[in-house]
Amino acid sequence: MEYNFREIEAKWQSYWSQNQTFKANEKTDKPKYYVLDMFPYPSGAGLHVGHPLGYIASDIYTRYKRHQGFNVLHPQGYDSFGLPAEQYAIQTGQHPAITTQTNIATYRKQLDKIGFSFDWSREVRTSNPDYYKWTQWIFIQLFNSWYNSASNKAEDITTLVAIFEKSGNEQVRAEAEEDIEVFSAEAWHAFSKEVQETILSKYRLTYLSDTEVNWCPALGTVLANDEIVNGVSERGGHPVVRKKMTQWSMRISAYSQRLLEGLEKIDWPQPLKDAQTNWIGRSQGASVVFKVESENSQEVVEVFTTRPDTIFGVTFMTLAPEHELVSKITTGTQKEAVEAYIEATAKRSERERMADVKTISGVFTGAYALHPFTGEKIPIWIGDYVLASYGTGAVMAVPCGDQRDYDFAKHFQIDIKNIFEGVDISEAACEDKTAKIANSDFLSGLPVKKATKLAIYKMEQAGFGKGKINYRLRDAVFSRQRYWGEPFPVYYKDGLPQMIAAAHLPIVLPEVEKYLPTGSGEPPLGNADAWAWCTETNTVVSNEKINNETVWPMELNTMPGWAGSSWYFNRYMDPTNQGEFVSKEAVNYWKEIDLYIGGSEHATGHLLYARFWQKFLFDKGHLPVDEFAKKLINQGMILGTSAFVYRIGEFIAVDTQNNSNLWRLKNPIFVSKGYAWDQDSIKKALLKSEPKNEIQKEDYGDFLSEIKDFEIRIKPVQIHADVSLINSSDELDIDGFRNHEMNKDYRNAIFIGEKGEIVNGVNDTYIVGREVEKMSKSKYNVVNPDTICEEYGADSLRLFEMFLGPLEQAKPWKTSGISGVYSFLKKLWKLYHTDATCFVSEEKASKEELKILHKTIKKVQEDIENFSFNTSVSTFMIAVNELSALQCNKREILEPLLVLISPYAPHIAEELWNKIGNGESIATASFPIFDANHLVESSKVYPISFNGKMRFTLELSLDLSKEEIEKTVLAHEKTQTQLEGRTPKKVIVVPGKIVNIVG
RNA sequence: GCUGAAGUGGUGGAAUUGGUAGACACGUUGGACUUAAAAUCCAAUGUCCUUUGGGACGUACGGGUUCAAGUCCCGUCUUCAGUACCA
Repeated sequence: MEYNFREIEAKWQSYWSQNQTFKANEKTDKPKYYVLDMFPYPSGAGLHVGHPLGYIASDIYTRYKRHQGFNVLHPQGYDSFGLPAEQYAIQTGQHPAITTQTNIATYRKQLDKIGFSFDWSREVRTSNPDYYKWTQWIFIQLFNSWYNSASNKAEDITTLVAIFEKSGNEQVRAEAEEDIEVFSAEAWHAFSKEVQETILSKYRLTYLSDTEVNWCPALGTVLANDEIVNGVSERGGHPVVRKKMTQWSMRISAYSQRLLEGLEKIDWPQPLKDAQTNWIGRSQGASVVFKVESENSQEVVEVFTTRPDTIFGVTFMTLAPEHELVSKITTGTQKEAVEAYIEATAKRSERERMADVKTISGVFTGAYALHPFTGEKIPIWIGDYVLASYGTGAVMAVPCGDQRDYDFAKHFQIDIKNIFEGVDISEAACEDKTAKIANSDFLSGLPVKKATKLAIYKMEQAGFGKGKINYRLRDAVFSRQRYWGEPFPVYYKDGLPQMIAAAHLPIVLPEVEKYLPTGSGEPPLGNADAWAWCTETNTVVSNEKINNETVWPMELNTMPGWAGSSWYFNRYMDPTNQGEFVSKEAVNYWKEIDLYIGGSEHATGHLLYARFWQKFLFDKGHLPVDEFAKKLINQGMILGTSAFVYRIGEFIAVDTQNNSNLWRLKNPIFVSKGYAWDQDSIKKALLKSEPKNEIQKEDYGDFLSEIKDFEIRIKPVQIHADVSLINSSDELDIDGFRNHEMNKDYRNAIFIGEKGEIVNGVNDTYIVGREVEKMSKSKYNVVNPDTICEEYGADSLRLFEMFLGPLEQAKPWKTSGISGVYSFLKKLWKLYHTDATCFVSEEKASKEELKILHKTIKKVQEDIENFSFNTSVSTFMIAVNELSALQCNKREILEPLLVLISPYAPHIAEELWNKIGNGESIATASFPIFDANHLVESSKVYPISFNGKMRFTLELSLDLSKEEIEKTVLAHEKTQTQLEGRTPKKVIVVPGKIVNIVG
């Protein structure tokens, strides 16, 4: 009987779904385990083979854990709000809900074909009102909370108001805005409602503020930094401008320290932790206040420095051009120059400014600050190397200790004062942290650490500075001028935001005529006819009824993509709960994700925001743990092979030392007179001055052989070619093609003719080269899992994706390799069949057979626990090859073998399991137990090496002692041949491992 | 620049605590079966030298530690990813 994967896979997929085989249930004695994939955004393009990689890995682990006796929660859902559906809606008028629905259906169909063991009864969709009701609810909780530094957690805003009413804000320690003025209880009571609300918003964990944003007029929305490439929008290439807008922000900065500390207790990849650590950017130092020299004003410049110990080295100060003080302190004579400079820098985009690090620019304001210790006059400059968005937007410049200050000082001929003992600073600043401080009054002679401590102490005593920890992490902008997102549960009363009570949620996204901004530039929700809040009926009503007494305008922005994904993992625990976002009971049972698998591109986005919300909800007593995922694994990207078409003949040799502007290819190919060469061969030929016949030195000019380091580049005439189109030719298989005329390194090159036709052989005009890059529709290098399932089956796809290489690593996809795992499955199938029928014998297994089984159990179990899925696939292959050679058909061996394989290839495992007489699904079987007794050996084939080099092997009994082994080996004739009569100096014997003879 | 990861055959990749480098596959070559193809099976396959037996070299490069190094240490180079004037 044939291995008919189509029939088998369809059969078991419907069996699992009908029997709800993978439904998780809290009512059990089994220990819990929660495995989660980052849920997908259902794009119109559907899945490509890169997407399921992580899902396959997590599915294997899930199935393994079930075999181990765990109650496993393994759900899946969709991150279904987002820009692509909205863009599509703008172009076609199709409602994004419909597009989303269609895309989800496609995704589900594709996912089902691969045989995942998801508990679909728990599916969530972020765009579903039943779901985003709770996203809105969490937003309200954040609005109604502040961060109390004294208790080190978020608390209800009412506790803050109570303190204000009783004693004002002098005693309050909070993670809040920095510029809050001190007021008494009396003052608080005297404030108007508006003023009170303005003050409270400086404490709330989500708040409205005027934020400078990247505004893209053509798209009518704010863009995140990573959505902008070279100053234009990534999508469409439209210009982007800086613009101030009133936006909701999330006070994630309040959690900086805890987000940092939390990393220590979670098992996440180090690179990812490092990325978050850098993103949070904690730096310890001091804030120092410098008085501005002035007759009548009291202006001060506050700076942050990590090196307060270098305070006596300050010879000037630099402010960011945007610093608010600039206009106030600039003197009359310098006014013109300063204004011109500010105008010039404003014209340059932030990108340009960042890209151009080398150009030093700045201008003197004419004003001076006074050194807080010496009272010396310090010139105040402005310069764009100082960023307005970091620290205070001003620095105390210590040119002898900071290279940027040093360069600036040299450029403008400002004094450089050396405060380091015995260090030469004529060429560069001294950034060595072991240098002793000198020339610095009371700090002289001290090492950095002590000097820093003392400097801070003195500053605090004198009252112009204090120790401070600064974080790079900024509050996150939470408003988007888009349609397809969660609406805010907010209306505006007298200009002040009001939360709609939780009882009235969800606030459902209104229908609009068009999905673009309104004529007056309001977000798309401005197009809705019914988008006003009636406080009498507590319902959304028509805009016409707005009377500013009982009916009020609602918020027009929507929430960003990361809102829904910041807590979805908790919803899976209790997905249909109408009264709570998750019940206490469910969350106390499942607690957190035990294993989370997804891409590393979310390091500083989703994974940081989700940790923030988790900590917040934990603080408020809604969750039992403050980290949402114990262990996280980043699966590597599967890359596609793109075809590029190059014009041949147009090549150039480039001296790589001096050139970087020309087009650049990773694997340039050179073709001449019917031969294809890679650049290494050309280099070798030319540099050795031994050009082979086919290459004529004069073709390239003599200069080539003189340049030591050069590249040969071919100008591309077309960027991406559609591989499938090239593939469609029956004559050629890209992977298998070989032109005997060519250098064998380029067997993969194929050629296409002038009209685009494929030419078997070398064509004078074009050559197709290949490069490995990200899989994407626009690059014509996408491989669809459906076609793989159709042709080889889901089990083959699953095995192959794992077989490609280590899970975490990026790896190129090559469909041709799948035949290996496919024929493995056929071999496996054959192992359970005698002639045409499935048959297992009840005979006792031989020692040899048991050994094969148990070494396989051991290896596979270790591999799964180490997430080394690629190596267990080869272990299966070895086992099946060996058992086939023995013609093993014993149940004692073949039955446990199926359980080992079932996490990887569940369909074939179910089918054979069933055929050899098991009624229940293999998912309920327990994992075979490894018995070391079966692996006990009586002898070992020793490698015998001489001076560390293996020369021959010798089988010896493991009972032999060291001395006996040494004697036997030395007596061996081959040993004598190797020694050639010499006496060995030393013989190393490691019993059970190796023998090494030093001679 | 900084941070992190990684450099092993024609290709993807194996190699426990240092102990037979290249497992398992792909591809390629030769063979069997077949009218033919597909499928399947068998054999060979790191490079170089050698009539055979066999030998020399080999894990980016240069050193070092060790009886023994892909693995440990020092230095250099390259690639990829993230981040970027962070005071």
